[in-house]
Amino acid sequence: MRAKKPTRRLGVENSETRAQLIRLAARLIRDEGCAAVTARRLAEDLGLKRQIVHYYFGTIEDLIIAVIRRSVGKLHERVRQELESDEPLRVIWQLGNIVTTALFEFSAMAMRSKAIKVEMKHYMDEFRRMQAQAVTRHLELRGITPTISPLATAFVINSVAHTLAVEKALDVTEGHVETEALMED
Amino acid sequence: MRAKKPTRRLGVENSETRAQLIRLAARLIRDEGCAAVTARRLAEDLGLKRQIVHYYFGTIEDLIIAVIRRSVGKLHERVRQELESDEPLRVIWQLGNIVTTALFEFSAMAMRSKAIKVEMKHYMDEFRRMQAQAVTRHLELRGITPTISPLATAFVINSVAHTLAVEKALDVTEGHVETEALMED
DNA sequence: GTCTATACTTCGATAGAC
DNA sequence: GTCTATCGAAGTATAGAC
Repeated sequence: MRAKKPTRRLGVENSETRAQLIRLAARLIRDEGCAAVTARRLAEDLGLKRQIVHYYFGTIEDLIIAVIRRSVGKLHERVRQELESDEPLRVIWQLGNIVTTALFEFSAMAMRSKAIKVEMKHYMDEFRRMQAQAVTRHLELRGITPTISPLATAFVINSVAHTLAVEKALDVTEGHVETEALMED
Repeated sequence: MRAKKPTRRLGVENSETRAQLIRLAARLIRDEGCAAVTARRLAEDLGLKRQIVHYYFGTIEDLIIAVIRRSVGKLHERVRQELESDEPLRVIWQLGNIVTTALFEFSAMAMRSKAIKVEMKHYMDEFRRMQAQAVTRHLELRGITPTISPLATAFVINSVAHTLAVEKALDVTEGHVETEALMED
């Protein structure tokens, strides 16, 4: 996509305005969905003109990818720290509830953009491996020999937490009480 | 939304063109995502002008809701039949893999539209109850006394099946083999 | 039932001035 | 670094002719 004419000017990576655009875009994706992320909306919320977005990012897709890198990078660091707690299983369970909205939107965008799909795949694979590691640690802490794959355990816990959160956002609650009770094993 | 001026003409419900528009929209949502559903695209694929869409539906949102009603209605009927098989658990497991893409897109739209959210909630609640019924029947067929809530069981199976399918669409496969093996219990 | 014509909005993007 | 100016494309929607 980005290999046509290098005549175009682009802002530097460590600009403050650039960072503000990324932060604002992340917030918009979380609160209003990816459709809210337009050059106009972003720039005017910062008191600037919409062309500034193309100065820093070239295309909107480039901006989205920058948002994903930042969001996932922050999450990654946070998970890494929290998994050192005494209850790593509970940590991955609660995490599934927190970042759901943004993750859902990222996934929706990845469905239709090859570049975003590649970006997301990389992080999701790694995230799952970290979760599996947490499961292993949980069992070791309690002296239990694992009977089922830690990867599968991580998958199921994360999947259920994620689905619960998405459905709550859609006001769907049928079976939630029962499922939440079940997961407290 | 729809209570301003009743001066506008609208096509009849049993029109063939109207049915074609709904079918085409359903296919577009499944194959290319909700962003592909525009009046222009729909009409021109049928060899008509884009204004025809507004003659039959007024707004695009009305069209989407018609698509949801039709899709879910068909699914509902299918599930009702298949759950009478000898392996109802396997049926709901496989079902999660099939309708995922459309369901994902509907959910994304529901996140940003009150009317669509209401429509989806209704069907998802009912769908879950049907699944729970399948779980109950599965256990009865085998003379097992349920130790965990059928609703929760249905939720977990459906959630994992759905997540697996979404991730496959995103080329994410970490832990899938392990999870699929686990679910074959 | 479908068309033409039209209005209005918003989008992404580029070139060049200051 | 941010602006003005401008482009072309696409979107939803309405009114009225045939």
